[in-house]
Amino acid sequence: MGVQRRTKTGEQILAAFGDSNEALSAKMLLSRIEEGVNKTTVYRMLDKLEDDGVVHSFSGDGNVKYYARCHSCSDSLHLHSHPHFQCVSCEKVRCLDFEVALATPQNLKVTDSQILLKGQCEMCLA
Amino acid sequence: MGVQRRTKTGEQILAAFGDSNEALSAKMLLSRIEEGVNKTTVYRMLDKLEDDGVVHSFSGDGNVKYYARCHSCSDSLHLHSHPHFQCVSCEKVRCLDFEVALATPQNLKVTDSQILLKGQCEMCLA
DNA sequence: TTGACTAACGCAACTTAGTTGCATTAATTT
DNA sequence: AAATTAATGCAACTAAGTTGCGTTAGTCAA
Repeated sequence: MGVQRRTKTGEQILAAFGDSNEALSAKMLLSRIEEGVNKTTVYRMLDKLEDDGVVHSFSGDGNVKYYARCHSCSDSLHLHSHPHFQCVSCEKVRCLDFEVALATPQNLKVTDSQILLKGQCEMCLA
Repeated sequence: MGVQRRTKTGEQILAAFGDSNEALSAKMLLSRIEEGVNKTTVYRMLDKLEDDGVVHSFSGDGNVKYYARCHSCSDSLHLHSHPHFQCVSCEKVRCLDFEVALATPQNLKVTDSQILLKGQCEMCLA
């Protein structure tokens, strides 16, 4: 079940994401939320937001789960076939705003896909 | 630094992979190795094999690291732009034997990519 | 073949991400 | 304002992976 009530934690998490396409880990979120919110609460709220399709998640470097706002997906259809990019220098992770059409192999039924690109972002290259 | 000596652990790990394109987690490897090999030893050997380009790794479901033999890459060039597939029913993970050409976004320097597809494999669909 | 060198090993203790149970707090509804 | 229960905080836990250190065992040279 998703979010039922409007709470401080939910608002702070959404405020931390803002309108950007940046992806954040639970740890990064916790450090961005000024007031003392428990990590359990953050994990649970993220689960609910994901249930509601407000955020999506994927596995980044070091087997850490990252969360980002859903921008490109409609309410009914959640296709997260856009790549995610992680900068090895500044460690920032974000959604790239183009879709990738992957050939689905015969004999397999693909229901989900994750694409993670690693390298250096424009800030760190400059 | 990679593997320096020929040891029982190294041989057992490579034997566990065999010639297949199946990807295994450290936990799965430990259960496949009959004789008592310590998990630390397995993790360290996998690191060395990866250094040598004998295996490659990627993040699978549940933020668990999976390892697989390198088949498609040459000694000098390690491009792991083939997708990995994880079956949500039988949990098996494997390398798919085709390469994916990803458009590299401008302003970014991409040095590594990981593609994970999830769904049902041919065995579980039948 | 033996001895020296050190890579590889086993063990225990640790770190970090994420989860669970339970009692308490606070958002919503009547 | 009272009742209901979603959301929270805390502590304790799990699971993946790492680190330090003393021991074992490949490898190589004498």
